[in-house]
Amino acid sequence: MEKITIELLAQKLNLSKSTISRAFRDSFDINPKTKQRILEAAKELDFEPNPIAKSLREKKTQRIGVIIPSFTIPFYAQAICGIQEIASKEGYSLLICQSDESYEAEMQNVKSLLNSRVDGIIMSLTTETTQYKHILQLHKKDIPVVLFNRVIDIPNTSKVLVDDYDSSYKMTEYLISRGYKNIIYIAGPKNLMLASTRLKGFRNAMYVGKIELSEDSIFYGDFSIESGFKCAEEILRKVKPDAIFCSCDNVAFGVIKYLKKRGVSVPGDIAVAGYTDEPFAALIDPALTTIRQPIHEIGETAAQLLIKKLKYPYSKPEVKVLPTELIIREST
Amino acid sequence: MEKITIELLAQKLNLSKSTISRAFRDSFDINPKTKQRILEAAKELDFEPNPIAKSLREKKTQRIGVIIPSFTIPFYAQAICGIQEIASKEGYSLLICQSDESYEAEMQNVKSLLNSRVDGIIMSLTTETTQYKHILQLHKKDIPVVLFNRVIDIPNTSKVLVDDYDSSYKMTEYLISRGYKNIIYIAGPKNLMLASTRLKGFRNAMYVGKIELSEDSIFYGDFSIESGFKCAEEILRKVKPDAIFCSCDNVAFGVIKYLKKRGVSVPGDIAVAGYTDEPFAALIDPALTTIRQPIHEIGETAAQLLIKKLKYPYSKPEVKVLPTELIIREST
DNA sequence: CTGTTAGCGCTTTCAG
DNA sequence: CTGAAAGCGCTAACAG
Repeated sequence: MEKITIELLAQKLNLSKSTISRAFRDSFDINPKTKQRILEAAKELDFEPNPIAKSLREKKTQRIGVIIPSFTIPFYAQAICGIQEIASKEGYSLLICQSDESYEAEMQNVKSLLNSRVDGIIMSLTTETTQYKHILQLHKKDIPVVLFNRVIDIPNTSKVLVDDYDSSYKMTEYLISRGYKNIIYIAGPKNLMLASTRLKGFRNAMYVGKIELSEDSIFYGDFSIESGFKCAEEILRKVKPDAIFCSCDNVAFGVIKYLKKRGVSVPGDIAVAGYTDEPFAALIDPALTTIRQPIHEIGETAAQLLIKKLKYPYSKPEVKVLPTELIIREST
Repeated sequence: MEKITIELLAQKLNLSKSTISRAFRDSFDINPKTKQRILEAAKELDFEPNPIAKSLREKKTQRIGVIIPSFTIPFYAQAICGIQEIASKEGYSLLICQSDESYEAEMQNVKSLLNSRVDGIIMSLTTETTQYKHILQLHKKDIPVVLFNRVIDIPNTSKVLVDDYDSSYKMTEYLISRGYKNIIYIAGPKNLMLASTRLKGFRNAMYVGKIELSEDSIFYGDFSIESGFKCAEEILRKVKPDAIFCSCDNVAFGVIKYLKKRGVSVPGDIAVAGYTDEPFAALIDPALTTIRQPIHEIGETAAQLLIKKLKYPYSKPEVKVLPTELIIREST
């Protein structure tokens, strides 16, 4: 099969390459009739300009790199859907990498995306990430970056967050209103902004609710089911709570799993609340009380922010905070 | 920052472009010392050859397209991990599309991957797909294709499957051995090979187990939780089973959800079995008896098959069948 | 409005 | 073993 190019099309239509090229861009510098003639011929021959050649010439790839901790965390699967939707609408394709919760891998990913010449990067950090040389390096190379969800405080960088303080506060307030007094909080990794913000929301709600809070009531985990399982074990060994507020659904799943194993009734003996509203939160028994984040929208927003920056390189970095919703189910 | 290219490096080292180029390929047509000198200088200057230019020249992109029904199906998230692992080890990057169970979108995806000049495509079909013009079109353009999991019978195409007949047979046999007599089967979409193969396994096991099987005992769903929910509703209206074997975990989740809602005890009144072993199968209450598929390995195998075909274009298409495992939990 | 020309950064003959 | 030159398919001045 003869490979068809702009040059060939030009010959067939007795025009020059440049004119053909113009027809395929938003150039108004072309006779509408000629343009139409070209577009029709192209459709007939099933021709589309070679994006590789275009990339080489323009030094733009129309490709966005995405770095997430893992595909298999449903939150990220959904977020990617949101990113994808906006990206493909705007003519960008996605190059997705997993950091697998390793800072090392995260840096490696940045490098490989850079080598793949992506136009910009959207990322959610690992639980290990505390430094941000790799992000600054991107700034220096003029590759726009948008951080979402798992974010650390890097100056001059766009971010998409949810209102973690508020939602954590709301949940705590709700738990208190249900009469729970001995509330344990399982916090996330200390390096992440979301973890400290959520913890702050919890603390303040306890303070306002006039419930004394000992530091022994705060445990730390990461975002895994196993971590929840282990925390629950530790909690039962040390204290006798009537409620456990986990700063992540997965952790809540792990906690419930352990409590069930030990024959502790949820919410009869101990209430459990989560954060994220993963798809399975509603399915599990008892259905999990949690905070719903607009996951899809988070992805969309991140993509929008990045593309905006790509189109207008001099626009200022933005921080978007999206609202959350308290979802009350059976576990509390 | 000065953009560094092969040309620049050549100047600095007082060599020609071609020599530099040679150093970065497997060319043995170069003095080892020169090569080393070049590689060192490159590392120092943080230079890597521009893959876009390389693609343009070689008409290869080192990119693999992947089309899956949805990111948010955990099965596919895991499969992609497997694909990714092999791909990146072999120097390929991934372009992932979702068909969202729409044949229309699937064809659109093929088109857009083609336009992105991927070297090959790995795909799992939608529940709607019955035709395969789009795949033949890929054959014609010499773009290798590997189908996995959801496959239809397309000649001359590599496929990665699990032993659906056998696993379905095993599960049915197991249910019979547990004393269940009135077993309902919820089959998958009729267009897919896996659905008919699984159904066949069920049928034969029932036959061998000497349990009479009426056509009213077979229901049809797709792969969604909702579909399971609806099927369960219909089943309870029509028949009084003691076990329901769902050809997909999601459907089983939906079934259990409905049964719980109606106060039917699982497995007390009705046993439920699934197929896939999604991560949540173990977490749900009661934990689901199911068939474990080597998901990660399925992805790896698909990628290996494709890359092999990419390296040796004249190699024959292959069909790989991977083994499964019966996982017995509480739901039966 | 259209054509000409000169590259983008790399690989690949073909000579030496 | 190394270099010179042509060209992959496209865009972007510049001239008309």
